[in-house]
Amino acid sequence: MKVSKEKVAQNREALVQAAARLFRERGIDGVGVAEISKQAGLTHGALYAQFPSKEALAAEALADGVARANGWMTARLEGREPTLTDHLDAYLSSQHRDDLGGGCAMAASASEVARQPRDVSVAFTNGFSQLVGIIERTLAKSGSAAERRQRSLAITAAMIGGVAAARASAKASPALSDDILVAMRRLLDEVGAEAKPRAKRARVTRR
Amino acid sequence: MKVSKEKVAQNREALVQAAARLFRERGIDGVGVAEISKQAGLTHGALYAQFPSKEALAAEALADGVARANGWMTARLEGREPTLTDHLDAYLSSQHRDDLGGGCAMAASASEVARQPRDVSVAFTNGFSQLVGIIERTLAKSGSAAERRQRSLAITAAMIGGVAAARASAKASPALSDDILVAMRRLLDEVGAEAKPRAKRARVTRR
DNA sequence: TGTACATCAGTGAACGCGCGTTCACTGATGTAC
DNA sequence: TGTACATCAGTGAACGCGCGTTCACTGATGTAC
Repeated sequence: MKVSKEKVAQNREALVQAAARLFRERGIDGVGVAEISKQAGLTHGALYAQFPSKEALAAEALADGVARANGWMTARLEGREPTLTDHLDAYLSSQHRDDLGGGCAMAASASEVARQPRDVSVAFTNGFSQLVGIIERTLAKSGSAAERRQRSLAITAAMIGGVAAARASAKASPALSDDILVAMRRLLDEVGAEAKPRAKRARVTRR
Repeated sequence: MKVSKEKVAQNREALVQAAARLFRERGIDGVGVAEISKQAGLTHGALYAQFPSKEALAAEALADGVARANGWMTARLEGREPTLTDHLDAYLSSQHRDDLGGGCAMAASASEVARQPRDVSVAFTNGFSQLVGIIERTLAKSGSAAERRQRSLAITAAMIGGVAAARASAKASPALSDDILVAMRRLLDEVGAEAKPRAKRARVTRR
């Protein structure tokens, strides 16, 4: 039966949300359209009324998942200006590592995206650039803009790599997994502090 | 028919090699046992004479792929002692990024391994620890052993993240992808130089 | 060394299953008059 | 405002297909005598 415009929008949103979470948890190839539709309270036919293919849904789900994670990074500390350390503590936390379904879509899917079609890569790239901007805003305004961007690019990719490596080693060695998170937090903290003009780099004592 | 011991070992090796390459190129869920067997010059039944399941083959293929990549990192410069810069230039190169099938299995599969069973995670962890050791050997002997290990852990995860992020963005924005590699190479180079005792950190001019 | 035979890697047909996608149909919505 | 009807999101059966795995069988290898 036909359905109100409002309901249509709700259903589409439910499909995207369900897909985003399931793709993060089990990978794009690891979940079927039947399960996504079911979790959104619909049948698979409804999915094809909204999206031309599973791949199109994947692109939209990744875009949504990435925007949501980035929004959380910035909204979390409303009021005060977030520092790089704030972002590192949140992103490179064991909570984030252990929350595959609820966490950043880039960390959950980085190596998979390389094998997906262009539009999925576009969604990744947009989210990545956005996170680079968030990191860049926390760096002191020393050096040229190009240097700051370059540094932010590397820090962002390192954050993603830190979470991905911590997750990949978690089942085999929880201790190594924790160590990776701690080591990456400390390294990037130093790197960020370094960007500050002439400030004597403090010995980082964070656990 | 029965087959000589030598031939059995050859066939097993061919299966592992074919699986390792295909898994890197298309993901574990993206390739079937039929194609792996065919590429090894066998039928899928032969695969099950050697391995109890596709998953067991995946674990062995990852272990092999990781060991091979690490071997290449060290063997490449036989004779002289490799520096951190040598490793960074090789690992964070556009050639490595563009050679999904032939490159490092950890960069190709990092985010996928998180969803695989324990034995796959074990293979990742072994390879990761090995690469950490390779990196650690290039760092100056300043600071405590624990500090050097921590730094190597972070550098290794960052290298993997750099290649994974560069690959994920390559289809959408080749320029961004290149920038990520350059930025990560420069950042980690600085980080490595820093570890040297009291040496004034040189401005890094590598392209 | 020569012969008889047990072993077992490899073959290829077959298994049930879930995949992504299509399609005839339904019926409440939203529009035209 | 009330009525007639076109629209189209959603349903659920059906499609062909390739998946991972099993199994009866083959026949050269390697062993026991």
